[in-house]
Amino acid sequence: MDRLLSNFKIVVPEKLYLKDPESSQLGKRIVSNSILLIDEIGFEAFTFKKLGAKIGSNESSLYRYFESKHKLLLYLSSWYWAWVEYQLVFETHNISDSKEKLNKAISIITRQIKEDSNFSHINEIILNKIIINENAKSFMTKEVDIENKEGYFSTYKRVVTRLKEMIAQCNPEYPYATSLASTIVEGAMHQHFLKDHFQLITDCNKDVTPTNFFTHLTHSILFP
Amino acid sequence: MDRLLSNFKIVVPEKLYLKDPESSQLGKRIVSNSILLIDEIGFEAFTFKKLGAKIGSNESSLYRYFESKHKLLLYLSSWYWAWVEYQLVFETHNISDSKEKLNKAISIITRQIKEDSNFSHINEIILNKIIINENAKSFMTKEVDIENKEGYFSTYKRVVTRLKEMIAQCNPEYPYATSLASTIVEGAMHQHFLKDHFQLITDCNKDVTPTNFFTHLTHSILFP
DNA sequence: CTTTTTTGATAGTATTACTATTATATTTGC
DNA sequence: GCAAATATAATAGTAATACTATCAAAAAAG
Repeated sequence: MDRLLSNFKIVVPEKLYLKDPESSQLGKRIVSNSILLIDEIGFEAFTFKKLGAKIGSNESSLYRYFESKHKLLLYLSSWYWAWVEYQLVFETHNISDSKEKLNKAISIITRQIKEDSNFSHINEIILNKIIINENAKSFMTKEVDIENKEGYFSTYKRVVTRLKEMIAQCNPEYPYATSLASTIVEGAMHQHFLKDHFQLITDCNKDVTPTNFFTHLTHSILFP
Repeated sequence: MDRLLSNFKIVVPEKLYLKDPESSQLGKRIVSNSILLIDEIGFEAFTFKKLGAKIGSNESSLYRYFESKHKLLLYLSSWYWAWVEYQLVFETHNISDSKEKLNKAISIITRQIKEDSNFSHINEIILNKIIINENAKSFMTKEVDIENKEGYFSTYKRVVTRLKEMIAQCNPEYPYATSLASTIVEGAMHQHFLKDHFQLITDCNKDVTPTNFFTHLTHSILFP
C-alpha cells in the first residue's frame, strides 16, 4: 500500500493556482505551512504576510503561487477531497458486497484523521481539522456560482457523487440518495465540529463517533 | 394569531449589542437594512461604512449599536433562531400526538420562508436567505468557545434541543436523538444552499423540498 | 556561462475595521 | 419652555489587510 501511495499524485483543478505549488520546494513549503498556520490562527487572521514570515519567504513570492488566500483555501479543500476520493476508490474497490462497501465508504468519509500517511508534505491530520473548521467558507461566498462553473468544487462533488452511487447500489428504490450522500459528507464535518465546540447538541464524543451515528442512520434508511 | 404575534418580542442575548437596536428608529433601520445589504453584497463585502451610506447615517453611529459586523451577524442569527423557536412553540403546543408534533417541528425548521410575517421591521424571507448563506460564519471562528461561554449561541442551541426532545418523545430508544436534531437543523440549511448552487449533489429542487427529505429520513429512523 | 526563470526586497495603494474627538441635533425632565 | 442629558453626525486618524508593481539578486536550465 505504501508503494502504491507513493506513486499516486493528488490532482487539484489547475485554475486554483497561478503556479503549481507541487512544482517547487517553495510551493510545497507554502502549502504545508499554510495548513499549520491556518490551524494555528484561523482563516480570518491568516495572511500571506504572516505565512511569508513563517517560512522565511517574501509575501510577493507567495502571490506568484496563489492569487489570494481564498484560492489557497480552495486548493487545500480540493486537495483534501481528492485525497478522500482516492481512499474511497482504493479502500473499497475490492469489496464486492455493496452493503459492506457502503459501510467502508461512510467510515472513510466520516472518520477523524489521526495518522499522517506521510506520502506527501501535507499533514493530513491538521488538514482534516481545517476542513472541519473552515471548509464551509470556501463555498459560502457571493462568487460560488462563477467558481463552481470554473470547476473549483469538482473534487468535493465527486466524493458526494461516489457515495450517492454506493447508496443507490444498496437500495435503488430510495428516492433521496443524492441528498443523503451530501448530508453524510457535510453532516459528518458538522458533528466533528459540534463534538469540539458544542457538546450539548451532539451525541458524538470520545466514545461515540460521527461514523457510528451516520452508519446507523444510513442503515435505518436503506435497510428497514 | 396576528394579535399574538404583535405582542411577542424576540429576545436576543444582550451581550450581542452595545445599545439595543430595538430601542430606537436608527437601531431598527440598522438591523433591517443590514439584512438587505448582506443579502445584496454578501457578508465579506459588507461594511458599516456602506451600511451607513445606505441608510443615510454615519459609520460611527452604527458602531454605537454593534461592536463589529461579526456581532451584528450573531445578532441576526440569534434573532432568526429565536423566531424559529417561537414558531416551534406556538405552532406545536396544541398538537398532542407526538409524531404529528415532530412532523410539524421538522417542517418549521426546514421550510423556506416565503412570506414576511410583518410583525416587525425585519424581513424574514431575506433573513432566512442570509441564514442559509452566511450562518456557518457566525460560529466557524477561532473565538467560538469564548463566545459560546458568553451565551451567543443559546437560541440556536435551544432550537436543536427542542427538536431533540420531540425526537426522543417519539422514540426514547433511539440513541442519537441529539445528533439527529442538529443534523436536521444544519442539514436543512445545507440542502437549501445546494438547491441554489450545487444541484448535482442534492435531490431538492422546486418540487422536492428539504422538508420532504428530512421528514422521510426521520420517519425511517424513528419508526422502522 | 549566459539566458531564462524564480525569488526577494522595497514601495505603494485602496480599503477595512475600527477609535477618538468634537460638534450638532433631539429628547427628557423639571 | 428651557437646561441638561443623551443621541447622532462629521471629521480625522490608525494599524492592518489584500493586494500590485518594479527592480535586483539568486538559482536553474540549456
